[in-house]
Amino acid sequence: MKSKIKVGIVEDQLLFREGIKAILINWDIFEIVFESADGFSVIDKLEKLTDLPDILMVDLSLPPLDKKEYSGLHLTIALAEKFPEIKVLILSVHNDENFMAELIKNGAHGYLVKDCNPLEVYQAIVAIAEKGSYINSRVLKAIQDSMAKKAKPGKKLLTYISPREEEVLKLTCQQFTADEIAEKLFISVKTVNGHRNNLLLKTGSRNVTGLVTFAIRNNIVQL
Amino acid sequence: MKSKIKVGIVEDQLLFREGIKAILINWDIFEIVFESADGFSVIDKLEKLTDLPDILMVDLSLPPLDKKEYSGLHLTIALAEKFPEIKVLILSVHNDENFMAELIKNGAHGYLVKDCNPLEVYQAIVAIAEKGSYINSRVLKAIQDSMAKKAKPGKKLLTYISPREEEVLKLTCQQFTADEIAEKLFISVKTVNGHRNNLLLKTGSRNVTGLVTFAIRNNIVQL
DNA sequence: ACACAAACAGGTATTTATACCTATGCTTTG
DNA sequence: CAAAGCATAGGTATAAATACCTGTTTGTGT
Repeated sequence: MKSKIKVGIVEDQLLFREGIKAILINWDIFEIVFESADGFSVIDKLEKLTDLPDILMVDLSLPPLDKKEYSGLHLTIALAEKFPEIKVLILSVHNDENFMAELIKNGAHGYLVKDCNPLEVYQAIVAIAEKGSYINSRVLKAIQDSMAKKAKPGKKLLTYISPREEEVLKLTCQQFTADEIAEKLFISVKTVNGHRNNLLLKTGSRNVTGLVTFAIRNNIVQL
Repeated sequence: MKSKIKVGIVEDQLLFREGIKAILINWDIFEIVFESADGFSVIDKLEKLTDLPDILMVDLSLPPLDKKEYSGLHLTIALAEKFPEIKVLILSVHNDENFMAELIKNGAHGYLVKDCNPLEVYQAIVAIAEKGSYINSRVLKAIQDSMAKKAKPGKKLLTYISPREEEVLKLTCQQFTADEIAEKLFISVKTVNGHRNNLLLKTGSRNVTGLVTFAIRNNIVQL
């Protein structure tokens, strides 16, 4: 008999975490060796662990602790660096195509939307354990689309939001005008508008309302 | 021995639904007699059911089917009318105080935030079954605050968004300008701006970004 | 029948946001 | 070193949103 697949779960919503555990228990090939309610402490906790998980299921929309940035994407990047042997399976409520590709590019081995069924969870984990990755057709398409965008030389591709742009975006979502943001960041209004224009381009939005939904979707701001 | 508490679950995310079921199974006083992935069909399904649930757990953020409006709030109102004997326990990811009060006012018997722990789920269901309601301190405070707002005579209270305002709000969130909304709704731009002004007042927002977050928070639009 | 709120429409004025440009100093990366 | 992206700042225009008003019609509830 093969040894069990060691699974870790990083998910802030306790109810959901318990739910996943309860589902995984149905198959006795899984063993839950690690749990965390936030992304912030995961690396530290893993370093103290002797029995590392083979696969870590990570919620994309982890809440930020204090002012620290620690979304599922940040954690994925950190894991790829410090624990490359651990495979990352992303769990997300959203269905953002750009973000799927972004995550896979940054070291995630699979992407599951939270409205999938338990069987798909099973399949995803087994596929990652055996073949190293689980890419369903939807995610595959997202990656291809993302590639296609980059292939086009003319169109400025979304290299994703720069730190400064993210600051402007956050303040914009908090109902601050460009003038107020300029004051807060000690920069010119022109610069703020420049950042906003770049944001509109990068996110493909027409106006600030698009920026707000983008920010919420991608967990740049929390509700 | 007392008879089991019959529980129904209305939740679109299968994984979460399975999770809740898995948790409830831990206590043998619960019996799951009903399940639905959408709010739209719940009333119909219940009418065909002989063994009605005592308590229905309803996800607040149910996705709308087609153009039909069927959020947790709509379902709660419909249930209160057609099946007043079924107690409604709301499950929500958000923590919006106004919405809590609104739901309780419209017939919900309890409100649980999704990041609560399994024990609280147990307590909530048992409390509703035995005492008819489960109001924790946070929800209680929300109701009190909501009451307090209404007590103030001067301040225009949020009588909540009128249907037309909601239409304008939705289109605004979809990045349409006032002109475009006017065209779509066959009304004057002036009227659209009037609705927008009212929305700003009612929601206490400074600009459209505030409207978008309000709409998302209150599930008027989905992500 | 009256009060009230919603939906509608209009006006004026100001403030913000957006669309296009250019341009420079500074990193990072190939 | 060259190329690229970032952050900065500026200009010129127009489009859009917001802050104030006034008013009519219609339907609903008391």
